[in-house]
Amino acid sequence: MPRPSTPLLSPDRIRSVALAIIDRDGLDGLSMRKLAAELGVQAASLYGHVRTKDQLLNDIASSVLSAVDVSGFAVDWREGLVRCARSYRAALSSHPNIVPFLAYGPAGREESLQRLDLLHGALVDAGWSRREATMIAAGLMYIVFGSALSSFSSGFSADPADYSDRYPHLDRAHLLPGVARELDRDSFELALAAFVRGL
Amino acid sequence: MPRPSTPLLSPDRIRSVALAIIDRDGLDGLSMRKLAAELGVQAASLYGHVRTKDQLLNDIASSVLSAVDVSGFAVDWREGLVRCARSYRAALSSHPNIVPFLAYGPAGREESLQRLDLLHGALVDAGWSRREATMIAAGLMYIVFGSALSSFSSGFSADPADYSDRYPHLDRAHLLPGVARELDRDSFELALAAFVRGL
DNA sequence: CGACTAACCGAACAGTGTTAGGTTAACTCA
DNA sequence: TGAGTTAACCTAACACTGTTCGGTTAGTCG
Repeated sequence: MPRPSTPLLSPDRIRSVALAIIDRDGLDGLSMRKLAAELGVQAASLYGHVRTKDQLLNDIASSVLSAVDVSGFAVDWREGLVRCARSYRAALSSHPNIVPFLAYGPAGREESLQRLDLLHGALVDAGWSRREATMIAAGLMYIVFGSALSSFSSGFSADPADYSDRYPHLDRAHLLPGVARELDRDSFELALAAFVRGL
Repeated sequence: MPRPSTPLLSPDRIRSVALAIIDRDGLDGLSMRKLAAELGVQAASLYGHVRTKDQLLNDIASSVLSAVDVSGFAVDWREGLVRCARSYRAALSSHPNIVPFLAYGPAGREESLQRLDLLHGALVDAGWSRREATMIAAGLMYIVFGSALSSFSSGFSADPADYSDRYPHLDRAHLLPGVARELDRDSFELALAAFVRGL
């Protein structure tokens, strides 16, 4: 069909449907043709609104990460670190399937750098050296990204019953879906608390 | 050509050439046709020795991770954690291009689980509860995997000069390749030390 | 009313992982 | 030694992928 009376596509709509597909079918489950089909359109039409698939994924990633909260540094640098890490993790774990994409880097996304810059500045203001500030910020990111992708709930997708025989120390109870998610959160909190306390 | 006098292919040779390609051209740079070509063979021939590309990548990942050292727990659980984390990171950063693949999970690789089980057992023997042991092990993995993929050296691949104007706090010097790698290591050591100390 | 542009489509290109079926050398065993 | 089987490779194809080119038409502006 030719040009429709009201446009079917917009960058926002494309991004949101694409994110929904990623959430539902995983990162590999997103193809331009499938995305187009779900928008009621042919694949080629997308390229009038989106430069490339990679760019689309970058935009989606940026929008997901825009929920990160760096306001806590007004209170205290420890509070700032904790709050930033928590909101970062929350953002990632609400769309876990896009995390593998972030792993590809470059992490040089505009907004990520702005946040990093802000975090860095706050640490320097609190008395850390520039170098220390960089390392602390990096360490925080390690815990956030690490927890987002090497999580138990996504890691042990197979049947828990298979495990307990071969790995005596791994308690079967740890691998039940509900428990695993809670364990993920608690592990993150423990790592975060230990890290901040150990500084 | 038909069956050659001496076989051209073996799982070991395939894995090693595939890993070399990944190291050289990145994870996306590995295709079955390219791998076959580099082995002097057609793509279809690989499937006599390898079940699927994903399986091949899993095998490669396992072999990379087989260098992880869990012997330190004989000394002391803190020493065990540190040594395990260091060797884990060393293994990953000697083949950084395969790390994004690990991000896809499931982390349920045989040898990973064996190591995790061993680590878990050692922590329990040292007096931690099963639950705590699981969370500590998870936290350690967070730092290891986080440092392997959200690293500075791979993250800021673009021209450092672009950054310093827009992000006043991010020191340009941090982004020079040599400095970045050292900074990665130091950040990892700081995070690891802070985490273990904070437990 | 005419020109122009914006928005979509059909078809194609080069590339991907993977499979089916064919060919022939090497091995096994009488 | 000779027949039969198997192992190791091949060619060709399938169903995908991201992306581009050239068309077709509805809406908009002068």
